[in-house]
Amino acid sequence: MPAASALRKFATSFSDEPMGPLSSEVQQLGEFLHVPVGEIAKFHSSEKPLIVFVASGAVKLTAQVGLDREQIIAFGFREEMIALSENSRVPYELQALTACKIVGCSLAELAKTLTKDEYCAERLITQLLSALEDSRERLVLLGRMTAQERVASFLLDLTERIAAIKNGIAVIELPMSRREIADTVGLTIETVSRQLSQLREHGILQTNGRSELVILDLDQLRRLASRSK
Amino acid sequence: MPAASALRKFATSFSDEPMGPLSSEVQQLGEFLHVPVGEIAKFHSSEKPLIVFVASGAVKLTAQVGLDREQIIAFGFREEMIALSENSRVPYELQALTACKIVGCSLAELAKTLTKDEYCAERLITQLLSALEDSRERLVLLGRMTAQERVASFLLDLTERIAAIKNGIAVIELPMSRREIADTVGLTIETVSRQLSQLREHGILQTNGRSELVILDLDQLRRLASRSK
DNA sequence: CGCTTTATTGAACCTCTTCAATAGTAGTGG
DNA sequence: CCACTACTATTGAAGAGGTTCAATAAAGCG
Repeated sequence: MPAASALRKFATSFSDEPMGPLSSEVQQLGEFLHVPVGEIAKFHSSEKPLIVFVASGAVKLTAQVGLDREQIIAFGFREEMIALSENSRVPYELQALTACKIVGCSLAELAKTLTKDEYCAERLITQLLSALEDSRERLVLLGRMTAQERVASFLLDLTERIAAIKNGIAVIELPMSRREIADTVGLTIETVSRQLSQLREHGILQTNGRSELVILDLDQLRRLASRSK
Repeated sequence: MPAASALRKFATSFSDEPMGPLSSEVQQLGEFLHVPVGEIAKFHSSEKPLIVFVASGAVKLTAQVGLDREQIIAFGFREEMIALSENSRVPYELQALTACKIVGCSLAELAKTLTKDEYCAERLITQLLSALEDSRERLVLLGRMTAQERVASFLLDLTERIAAIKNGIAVIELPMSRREIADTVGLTIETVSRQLSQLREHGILQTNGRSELVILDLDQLRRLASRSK
């Protein structure tokens, strides 16, 4: 059964195991899309996708609230999965931060194989739980953290997910604007900017241009992220 | 297969279908607990539960952050399910707001039957998605709403979930304190109190004692909940 | 190289918090 | 059943953190 083995491969990436370049098999499992920068991902299948695998590039999942305000729900970076949830009052959008390749897989597609493959079933659940966990951690951030803690936490998260380690120090190539950072941590771009400046002044990080961040003092950053008062 | 049919019954409550009094079958499926007011639910099974069904009473799921600050992640009321997520940095607690009966079911227990019962599989996923959706909607609330919008949204949510309709108007018997409301919507108890007073002054609701709320103008409340500026 | 967009910085303002005092509620024992 | 007590909620005034508005600086792009 080729489909099942493809799903298994697909499922491998549900959790922490690394996955190589996207195989043609995996591409066939769900709907494959190539999304240019700034574009909103539109899947054409009858059923909306439940899980999206980001093969390359970066995407943001946003909730449109009111006319001008948007809240970023989650980011999906290279080789990460992002869970959608379509039965909602708020309209969601999946938008490309950089040109990216993504695969969307619907609940129906997944459920079919779910009953046949216990491994896949657990992986899918693991993935949903991980999305749930992410979201709940962000509740704490948005509900109970100061601006400094928010920005520090955000940077730590990015460090773990997309930082390149050069000569022992973490370098982050930001795929998002200040506005998008602000919309993620529930602040204004001005406050985000001020917090970054402060971190720069304290020698915790360096900036090159608007998108390169060099984290100089990771320990200090961790300290700021959790309890500063 | 009695276990599978019990799970099916259990699973029925995953979504929107109503479920009668807790059958003995369902009790056997997971670990059954009777938790007194204020106590923290402690399951004794080797595997931590993934899904908890609240047969009666009300519980809160909290994340402990720092020494004094707590963030309420979710409430579980009578006949609702609440999804846990244990693989986390933050310590979570499930605490009884009122004396309650709950059933905890672990991933392993669920996964076993998952492969055998497609219906159950979809239900479980639906439940996890619903928890995810809840959490994401609260991200918007905490990230982008004013105090007034937060309190109004909170009350609307409660109205849909636990309000008793008496003579055409909604009456809410609050199972939580002002502190718990504050910890849910990311405000202080003082601000929550002030917002309630304001709603009272505007004739939108009435209060009797500290726990009874009578919603007089639901439309107005809805208006305040989404876009007030 | 100039133009547009995005980011940074400054100052005034506002919302929510903090601190403090009062009022109300519920629980206990006489 | 009422008084006493402890806790919870409400209200007020001052303060702080973050927002808003405005101006400047820096990046990126044609």
